[in-house]
Amino acid sequence: MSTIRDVAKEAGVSVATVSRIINGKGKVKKETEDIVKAAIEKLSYTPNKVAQGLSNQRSYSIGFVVPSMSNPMFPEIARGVEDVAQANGYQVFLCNTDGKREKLLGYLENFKSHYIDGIILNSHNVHHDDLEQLKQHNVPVVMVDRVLENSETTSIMVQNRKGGQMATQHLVDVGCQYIAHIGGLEGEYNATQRMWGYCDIVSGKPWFDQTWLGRGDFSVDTGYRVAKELFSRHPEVDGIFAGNDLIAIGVLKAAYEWGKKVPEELAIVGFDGIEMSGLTLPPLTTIEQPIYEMGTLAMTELLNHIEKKDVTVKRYELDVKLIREMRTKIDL
Amino acid sequence: MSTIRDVAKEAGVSVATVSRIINGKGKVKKETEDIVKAAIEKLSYTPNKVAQGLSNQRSYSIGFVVPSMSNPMFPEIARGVEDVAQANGYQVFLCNTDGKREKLLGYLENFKSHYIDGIILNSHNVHHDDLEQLKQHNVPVVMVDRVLENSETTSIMVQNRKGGQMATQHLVDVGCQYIAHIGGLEGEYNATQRMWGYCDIVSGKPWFDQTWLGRGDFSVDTGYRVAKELFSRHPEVDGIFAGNDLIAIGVLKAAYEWGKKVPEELAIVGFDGIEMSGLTLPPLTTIEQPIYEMGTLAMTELLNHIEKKDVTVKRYELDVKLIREMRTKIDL
DNA sequence: ATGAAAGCGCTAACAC
DNA sequence: GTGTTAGCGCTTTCAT
Repeated sequence: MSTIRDVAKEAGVSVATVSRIINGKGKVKKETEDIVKAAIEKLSYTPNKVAQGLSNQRSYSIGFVVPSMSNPMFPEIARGVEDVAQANGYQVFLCNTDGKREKLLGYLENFKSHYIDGIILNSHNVHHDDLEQLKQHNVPVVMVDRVLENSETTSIMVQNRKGGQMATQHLVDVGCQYIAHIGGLEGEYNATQRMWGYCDIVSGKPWFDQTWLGRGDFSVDTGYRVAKELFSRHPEVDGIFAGNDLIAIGVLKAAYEWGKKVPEELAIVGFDGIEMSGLTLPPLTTIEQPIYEMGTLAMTELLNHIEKKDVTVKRYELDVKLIREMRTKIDL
Repeated sequence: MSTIRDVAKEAGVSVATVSRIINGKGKVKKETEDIVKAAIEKLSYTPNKVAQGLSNQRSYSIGFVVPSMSNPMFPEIARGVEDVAQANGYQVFLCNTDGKREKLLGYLENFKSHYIDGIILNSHNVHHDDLEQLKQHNVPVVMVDRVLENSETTSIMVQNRKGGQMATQHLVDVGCQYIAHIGGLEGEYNATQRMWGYCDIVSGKPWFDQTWLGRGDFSVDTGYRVAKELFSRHPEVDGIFAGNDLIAIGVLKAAYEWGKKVPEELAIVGFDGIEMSGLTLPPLTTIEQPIYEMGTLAMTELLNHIEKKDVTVKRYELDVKLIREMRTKIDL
């Protein structure tokens, strides 16, 4: 690896001049610029990022923290983040916390000692204190698919409540009489909003009470387990709004084993629109979120903060869309 | 952020002493060590990784290059890599090439200027020249789930050919008469080995010829598309060995639409054992690879090379296992 | 317009 | 045992 000094020597100028040319800062005579560029070419020189980082107190890299990789949502968001990052000369550290707060803390610590320029967060283990600390260290943060209420942090969300309503209303529209919901964990904003959306539609119904509400984490296993409980508690159930697609897949599996025909005897609506939800038999009706775009938007916003182009705190609520109707009223 | 100098001042010693203590090198009196540790504690000091990197010409981070994130194999391998990395104080740069050589080259370039300590590669875009260059730069490389033939690089593979044989033999065992194979791309070692495994079993059969062989990339779409072609070309097909689970899922979908009952009329065997393959209806029979372990092993080997504990080039061929038989001979 | 030199935070040879 | 100091490769004031 050749260094800036080698280039300077080769071109017969000082390192300062070379540095100016690399960074396009300061004035340099066109003539010397050409000479230097030729030298750079000749030595196939690339600036050392680590040294640049030390000098600039920044790294041109950002951290993207996700709670898991087994939900395909995250790889897809990550693609969005990376595409924008790469186009702007940034590297992405993809960090998987496996849902453990200690891992999150480890990453956060690591970020500091790496001059990380910014962080995109999606972890329910984040506390207000963490964000406060990050703010103190001047590290911009954007949350994606997750918010911490009352925190001054830009967040990229979708219309979870409206999505929940749409899903549930769709079940009503296709003729379901008894509609249950299997949602995510108690404290999670997304999960709760979606549940409220469900409640908005069914709370007036005479049959409705708490026993139509199931909860668990956003996993296939939850869907499978809770659906079975539900089938034995309420054999009359004929529609389920699942809090996400993984749950919906679990429900589908449970229905199959229970001998309930989908969608004829049991209609299911998921949430997310992950690729896998279209590959089941039958393909799942679901509320599609703009997953990839959430990633690109998050990174774009983060860049705005890092480069101080726009440091206002925003809360996005992106549109969602019902896709792949399994069944229409006509089928009945 | 406090620096090593701050700690030195606080403890009334020199920076060298602090450095020694941080790195556990050289001799220090137990007494001064305690004082320094107290100072470190008090200032909540963490060594600056960037500065360490510049000084040591290394970064304690490694790159893991994957061709895609939509095959759940990779997130799972990545988990294995990360767990071992983290346990040993290394950071992992997860890099997705999206199957594009230019992206791969970009990452490789980036690695150099980041003092990356080692690289785990899985990209069919890697050429011999790339490995040669890396070797010249003294960057250890381990390939996972992929090899470059005649290259002196440690690689972690599974028994692809044997797996192919097992899959195909299983189809024979459960009574299939006409067994097709839908495999991966021409140049891919894995795909080819699995295909040969298939050929090992069927090449003697009177009905067998090239028309029972389909190819495409390792995706659901390939499985779906090629299976349909196959159904119209050979309506008598009653067993398909898919080159990987994604293809198998595509086949399943095609079979469903074509009205072929699985597994009664068409038996399917996949390859990989990704979680998704167990969630289909019916769950797919498949050749399970130790995915997570491939990750841990790759990282362990890479560490051996980085830390020069063991620099011999090895070629692992891990065992595979047939799981989730859909159907047994008895069913017939 | 260009160069000299200090400094980013840390490590390691060398001196005591 | 411990301290001094010269780098690691780059950026950036401050001169010129």
